[in-house]
Amino acid sequence: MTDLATDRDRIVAAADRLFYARGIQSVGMDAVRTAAGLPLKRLYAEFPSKDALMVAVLEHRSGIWDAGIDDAAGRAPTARDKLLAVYDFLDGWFRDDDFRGCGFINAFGEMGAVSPAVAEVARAQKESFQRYIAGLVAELGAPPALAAQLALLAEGAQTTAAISGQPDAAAHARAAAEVLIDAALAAPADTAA
Amino acid sequence: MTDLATDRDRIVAAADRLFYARGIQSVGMDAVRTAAGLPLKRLYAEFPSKDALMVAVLEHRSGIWDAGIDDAAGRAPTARDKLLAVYDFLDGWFRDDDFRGCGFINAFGEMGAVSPAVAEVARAQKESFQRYIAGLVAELGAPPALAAQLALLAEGAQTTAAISGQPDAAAHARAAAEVLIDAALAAPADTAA
DNA sequence: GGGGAGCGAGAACGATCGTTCTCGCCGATG
DNA sequence: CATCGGCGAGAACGATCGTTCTCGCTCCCC
Repeated sequence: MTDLATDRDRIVAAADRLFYARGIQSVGMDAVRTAAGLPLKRLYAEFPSKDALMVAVLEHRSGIWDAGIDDAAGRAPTARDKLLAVYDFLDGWFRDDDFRGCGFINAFGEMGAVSPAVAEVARAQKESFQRYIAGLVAELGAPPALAAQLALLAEGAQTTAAISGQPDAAAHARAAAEVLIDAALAAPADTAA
Repeated sequence: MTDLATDRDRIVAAADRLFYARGIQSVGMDAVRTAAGLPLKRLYAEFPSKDALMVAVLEHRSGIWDAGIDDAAGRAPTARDKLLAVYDFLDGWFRDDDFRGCGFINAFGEMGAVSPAVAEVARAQKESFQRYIAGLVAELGAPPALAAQLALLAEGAQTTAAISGQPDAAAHARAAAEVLIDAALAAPADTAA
């Protein structure tokens, strides 16, 4: 049973690396098998189809993201610092050599129209992130619209860092977030049309 | 010659529709041929490979984007209004029934690691957009960092509207942009560490 | 020790991909 | 009117995809 879980993990980890690095459709199941070092039969015993493997990979990646965010926020004392820690977390990630954008955005763009399951996992991950930000914004006593704005900055930073190759997108997002947070706290009650 | 140009345009338009709607690798050259209503031979006479067609499609899409932005900005009197018009333009786009995110982000995520040509066209388009924003920001007399921040909001709005399916991402981005612009104009000369 | 169940390794299958080739028709030219 | 070049339509090709099947070994139970 532990062996099965280990095999499963090895498959997911190998597929995640390959899918993220090359895109999903560019990676054949044979490449996943080779990278995982397991017979194809076991791979299909764990995942009935490539679609199921894609979903498992994205869910695994979602867990890694959550852990990274939680870890970064854990070292920050206040809600405001926790919010800003998100951008510091992004900054470190953007500087990874194999950074290639947000895996969920990439997967959605490639497979979203063709695989409803993939689209749904991506949507759920983005919603979960927005909820996380919204919680901190509420804790801060700022209006909910701020959460949507801060999330936009994080999303934009990911695509900009990926395509333009500028890791300082995280610093720009962080600076903008500071301004938005301060402005929201200064005038907490109204939204301009 | 005009006929050749027309055929080329029909191919690019058909491929653009299909690639954007379903993703690039999910669309075969045969589907493009059928949609364009042309023999496969002529398709390959115009574009030596699918990679070349992808590049042409993205360049075509880049022209459409530029025209849309220019049109929206043209109806705005001041630099500030032109900057905000970008988000109004996005708002209208997000409400299209067939909106499925930024074609360049999608193409980059799917093909960027596998086709350097696609990655380069996507990068060039994002750079061109950043330059456009930077020009308006300079005209406004605000520090250059504001341009990067405003671009992040636009990018983030596109992915959020696509994945979460919330067209109001444009309105959130616009509201945040107003705050950032006003703050930048109030204190134009320094950047916090 | 013998037999059978289970698993590793990889061949095989049908489908589909990007790309090329063949065939048959058409209009222009001497 | 006969001939020939060029183009439309689609078959064909090799490669590769996701998925399944076969073979042969090994390990466990009686």
